[in-house]
Amino acid sequence: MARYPGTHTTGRGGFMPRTKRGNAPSIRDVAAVANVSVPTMSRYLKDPERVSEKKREAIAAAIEKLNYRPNPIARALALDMSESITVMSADTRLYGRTQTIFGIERKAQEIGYPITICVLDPRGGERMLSNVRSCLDRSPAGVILIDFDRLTDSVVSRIPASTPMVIIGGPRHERRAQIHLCEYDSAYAMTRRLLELGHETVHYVSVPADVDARADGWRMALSDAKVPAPAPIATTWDAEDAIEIGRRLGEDPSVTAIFAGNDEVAMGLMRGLTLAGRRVPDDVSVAGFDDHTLSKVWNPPLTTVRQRFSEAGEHAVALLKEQIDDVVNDCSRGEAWTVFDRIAGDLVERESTAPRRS
Amino acid sequence: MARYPGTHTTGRGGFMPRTKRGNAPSIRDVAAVANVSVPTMSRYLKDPERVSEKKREAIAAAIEKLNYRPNPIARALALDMSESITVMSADTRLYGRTQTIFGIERKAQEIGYPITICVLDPRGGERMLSNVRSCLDRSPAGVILIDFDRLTDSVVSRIPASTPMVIIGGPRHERRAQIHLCEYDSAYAMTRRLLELGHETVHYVSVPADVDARADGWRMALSDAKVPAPAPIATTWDAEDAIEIGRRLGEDPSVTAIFAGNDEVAMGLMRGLTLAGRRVPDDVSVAGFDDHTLSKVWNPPLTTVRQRFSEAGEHAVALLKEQIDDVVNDCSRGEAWTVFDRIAGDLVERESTAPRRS
DNA sequence: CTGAAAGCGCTTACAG
DNA sequence: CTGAAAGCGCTTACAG
Repeated sequence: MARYPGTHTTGRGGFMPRTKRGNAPSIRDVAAVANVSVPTMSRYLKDPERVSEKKREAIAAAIEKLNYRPNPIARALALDMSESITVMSADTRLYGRTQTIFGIERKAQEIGYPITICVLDPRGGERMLSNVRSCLDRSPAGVILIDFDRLTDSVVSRIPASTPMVIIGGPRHERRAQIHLCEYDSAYAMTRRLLELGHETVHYVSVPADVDARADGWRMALSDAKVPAPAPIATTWDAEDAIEIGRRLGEDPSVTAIFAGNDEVAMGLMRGLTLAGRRVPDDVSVAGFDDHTLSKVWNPPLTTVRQRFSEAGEHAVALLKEQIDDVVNDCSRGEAWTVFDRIAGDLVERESTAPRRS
Repeated sequence: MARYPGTHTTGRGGFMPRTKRGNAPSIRDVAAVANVSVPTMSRYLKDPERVSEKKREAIAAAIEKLNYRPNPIARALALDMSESITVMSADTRLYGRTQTIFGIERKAQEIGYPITICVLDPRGGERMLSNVRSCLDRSPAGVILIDFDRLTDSVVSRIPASTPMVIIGGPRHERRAQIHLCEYDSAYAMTRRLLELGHETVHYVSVPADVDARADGWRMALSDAKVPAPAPIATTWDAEDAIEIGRRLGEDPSVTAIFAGNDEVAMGLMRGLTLAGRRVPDDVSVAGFDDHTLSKVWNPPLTTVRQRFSEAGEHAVALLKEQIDDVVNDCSRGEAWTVFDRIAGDLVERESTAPRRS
């Protein structure tokens, strides 16, 4: 039933195609119809200019007639590089990642590269690396690493320097292309703003991360203002867990300003504060981070720092494409790929923060 | 610099590898070390039992020694089927889709299939189909279609019946594997529940969808209760747009119960209601749909119907895998793939709904 | 500008 | 059980 030697020359009629390509025309079929050789076809596909006008027309007609579409898999095998981008990320449900991936998808579609998702096993270690390896085995044209929780080091070192790659977020890597979200700066600014509103200090509730630039910005702003920093409170990615934290914080009348590691946590905190009988922002100000889609809809609307995730995703693809074109053209490999582009967030003050009640 | 004929037999030393595979060992290299033929290697890879014990050991040792990993691209070319799953979906940022994709990712990883995302162009038509085509050109082992806004028909008809596929959501398709989310039933139940709470009618705010099973369930529940149905109000996927709708609804003292097409819209409505000076649930009850991660954190926590998106995603992969195994084993192609599995949602009553104030 | 040849790394009848 | 051969659909030197 399946294909066997000779099958295609004798007309691959047979049964139903086993897969989508099935009996789609091959480059050889088109070459025959256009009366040119296969290599000429190949040249035409890569750059029509390399073929004489006459053949060009014949080929175009044949392609049209047979509705030919080159087989990307065969191409990938010959080139040892498939025309696709793989995105490596941990849990894709988290807001920032979803948005970033969306931006990547949009731009990738624009340049005609499909994207494949390589989920980094949250348990890390060997399991995560085996994921990475198996994605690399597919020879993607390039990889985009979303590194919002800094599991990067072990992954980055697995990716050959010759492989186009861009990292979004994470600690700085030498000789790699990277997009920096300036979280430290934003956190610093938000904290300072809260201080300006008259709050004596601001409490920080942190989201899981090995290295937390947001916490660092907060701490530094406090330190610069000569305000002692309360111990940061750690929570999970699950907003529900922040409710209890909010409630406890609400029981302490001295806390009047809380800065959360992300908007979802901020929302959980606000719920907890409400349960503790405290009003936002009258009794306590709450600020988040990210500008989640629902932040402006929250009750009250949440003050936060807007992160340009999807823009970062789009930019990552653009950067990656440059590198890919470089390797395709065999030029400047690896050398000039050191990039560190900033995509800064900005403060958006809504109604969840207010001057300290005197 | 690049590969040229003979390169691999003469030792492909040369420069840096151009891509990740670069100078990875091929099946031929391993065969040489193990002192067996390439076909024997191939047989071993597919099913070690088909090879004599002696060779089996030699091969295992050689694989280990060279750290050999088969090239999935070459395999895909030979088999005209790549070991990967492509997921087709419109805007992946929307809650249900993100969750579903997460489930797919988790299960796909378990069975060792990478997933590639094919974003369906929201503008539909030819643009969308060209996306589909180019994904199909990659010969995925199977496809999962997330059809939460019913753009399905034109896509489904493009996918050969011989291609393993499972559809999640959407209107029923003959002779296809499909997972049904029972939204009609859930919407019916929610509406009836609201009526039981004493509300004279329930208003419906609908999310964009060509065919809206949720609206149908709502309408039928009203009709069965002999309650006239108010005109449904259409909104967008953007929760912010629901604020204004909530405000307007809030100005009408006769509305005491609102059912939203999804949780995010419900949240927007609640915000609008608040702005209109109405309290939830004291003045008006609001129910959503989906059980968004933030629903239980909302102020007040949102009554909704919990949808098992990630479970649906996982089940889809399981169903797909069965089909894939069928085609790999050349059996029962296409015939027995008619499946219609239900994954029902369930009502979760939280604090945003209450008996009508007498 | 163009074609014949060889190669990419696998798989699958076929004939021992 | 196993190897030699041919094939999957492309690409790229090489030599006109």
